[in-house]
Amino acid sequence: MLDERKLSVLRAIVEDYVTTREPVGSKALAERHSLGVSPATIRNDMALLEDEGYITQPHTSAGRVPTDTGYRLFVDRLATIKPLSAAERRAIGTFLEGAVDLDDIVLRTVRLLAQVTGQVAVVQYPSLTRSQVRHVEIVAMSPRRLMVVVISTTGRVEQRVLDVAVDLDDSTVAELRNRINEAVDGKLLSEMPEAAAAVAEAMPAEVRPAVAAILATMVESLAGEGEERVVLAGTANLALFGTDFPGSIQPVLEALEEHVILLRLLGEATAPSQVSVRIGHELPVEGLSSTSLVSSTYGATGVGHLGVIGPTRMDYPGTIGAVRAVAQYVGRILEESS
Amino acid sequence: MLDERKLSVLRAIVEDYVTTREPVGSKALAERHSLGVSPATIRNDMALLEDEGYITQPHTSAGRVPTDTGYRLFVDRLATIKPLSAAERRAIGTFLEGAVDLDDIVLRTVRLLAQVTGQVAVVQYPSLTRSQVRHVEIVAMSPRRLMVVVISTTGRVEQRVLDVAVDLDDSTVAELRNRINEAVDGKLLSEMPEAAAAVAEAMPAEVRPAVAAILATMVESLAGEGEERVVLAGTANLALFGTDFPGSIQPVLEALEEHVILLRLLGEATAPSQVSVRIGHELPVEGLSSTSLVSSTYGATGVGHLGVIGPTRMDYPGTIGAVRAVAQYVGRILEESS
DNA sequence: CTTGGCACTCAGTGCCAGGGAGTGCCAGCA
DNA sequence: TGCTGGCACTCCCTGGCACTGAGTGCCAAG
Repeated sequence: MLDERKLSVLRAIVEDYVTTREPVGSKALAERHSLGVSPATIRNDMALLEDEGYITQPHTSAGRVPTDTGYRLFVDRLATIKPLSAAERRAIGTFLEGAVDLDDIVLRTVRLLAQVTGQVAVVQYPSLTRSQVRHVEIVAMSPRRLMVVVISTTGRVEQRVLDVAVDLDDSTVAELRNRINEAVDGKLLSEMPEAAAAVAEAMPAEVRPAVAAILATMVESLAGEGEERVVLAGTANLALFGTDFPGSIQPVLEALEEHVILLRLLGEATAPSQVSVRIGHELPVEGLSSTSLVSSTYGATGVGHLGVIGPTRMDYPGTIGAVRAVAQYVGRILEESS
Repeated sequence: MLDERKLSVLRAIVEDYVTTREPVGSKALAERHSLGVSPATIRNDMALLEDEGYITQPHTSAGRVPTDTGYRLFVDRLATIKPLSAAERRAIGTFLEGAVDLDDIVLRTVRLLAQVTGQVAVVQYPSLTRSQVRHVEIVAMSPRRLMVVVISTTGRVEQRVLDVAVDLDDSTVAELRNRINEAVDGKLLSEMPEAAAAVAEAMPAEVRPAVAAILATMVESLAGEGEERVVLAGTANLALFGTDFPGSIQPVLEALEEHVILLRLLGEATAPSQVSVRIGHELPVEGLSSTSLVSSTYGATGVGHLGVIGPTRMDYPGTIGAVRAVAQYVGRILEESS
């Protein structure tokens, strides 16, 4: 149905439209690309591509513009991902090396990504549920009030204060701390429930219910969804693409403020450790229907997600390359610092 | 120099311009406001107001528009702050009551403020340096690695892990913890340096240098500037005012991403527990030269700042009223929950 | 000091014609 | 069957032009 040449035409249309920002016509296409055929032939191909829904024309006497499905085909079958230049890679490396703690790593990453791609960057903090536990600290602040602090290998530190129904003396707390650390050290946080249950079993009967309650609260509050965080950068870049959005960038900005939604979108990305691209209406969010999301997991265990949001008319090969490279570097940095 | 009527004319110009978004002329002014004089007289007054720099005309045959100094005069001498309606106050109250923890309070506050004013809201987390210390916890994670956790009365919890040069046994740590808590309980974090010094004095000589070092690091890292945080909401509202900004909202968005700058601006506000207004070029930030910042401290000890950023052509009376009201409510909520 | 009158300026609008880019269709050719 | 050149057609965009209306500054009179 679509022979080689028609695909080349589609590729050429996408590439030209991305760079010129203007509907591209048959003549210009024949000139700029060496397709070996005349404009008239290209016109025929374009008519067919339009029938198939890959391109469309804004008005009768204008050139063609790719549709969402056109971009999809381009990304899936036509694009060859641009690897970053050596200089770019070096710049990324040195920029990220300088980070002093986790907050700094995330901040630097998101700014870097925004700057490299010239679009809006989104970085999720390393997810606790996929992190390994490095250390658990339990402190009795008063007889019935405990503070639990969990430190992950990615450097995140989370604490909770919780009240318990029975008095726990210092030695019990100390024992609990030791047992918990022994049980969970190096485990994923998502494996903590079982480990916690085993710990509760081993404790003296009279405190067992209390201990179980503590552990339950702890696991639940630490592994809960509420703990996921994202950071944005480069929203100002949206204003530069103002003309790419029908009407206004207002709905886009609104959607970006809903971090919960962003987290969901990032989480929906398909294959781990591979760059996922979601184009226009493929994103199940009203305000983002004229944007695309290029995202990836990072870290060995897919501990977090990062990505870039921009107009559907974006430089997919370049963006994919950048996202992939940054994700790799961040993963490496996180491992080194753990 | 400026008699009563000229001031009334200025007030009328500001009010009309804010609502209509269009340069206002002498005739329209005479019709819409009962100034008791003819358009010709108003024209004379306007010419004078223009000489004095309070208003300006975009082009020869257009109406007048207030300048930054015009708004300044309006805010200082002409505006009567709109108190919020009873219904609005109730809505604010109930919306904020539902918050479960500090993060939630801040998030709700910033969204509320953005929604009520229809502009960009900025809320600073309660500053640690102005918070009182509720509890300090020191935990030996390993012989030479301590974790210090400080909990403030505003509900903020901050922790640091630090390495020390000498081994500290458990009893020393316990003693240190007790002494520190005794010394700093209820004090402002900014008063901690002296308290810490006293504690160090009282410790056994052999650990004194180590203890002093610990305390210094602790105070410094907790009270450092890096710990201040701000949260934004309503950036999408900027797009609605797109026409108010010369060229693009891009520089504004850029400035808003620099949280350090926002913190500085909030901190520069003059009188505590009073609403501060900074108009256009009064803000020492390039990108914000066509915006105004209406801000206030909140909490009894002025523990944090919050504010609203919008185009210089904003409804100052309404915005000031909203900021004041929200600041009061947040202060109250924080006290209740402490 | 205020007022009405008057001439002047100038942004904004509607209209129209011309240019240009692009398309679809068709007939001819390999 | 598929490619090509030619041709008529569509429609956006631009620039010129006249017109309108809001608004101003100035002046002479009350």
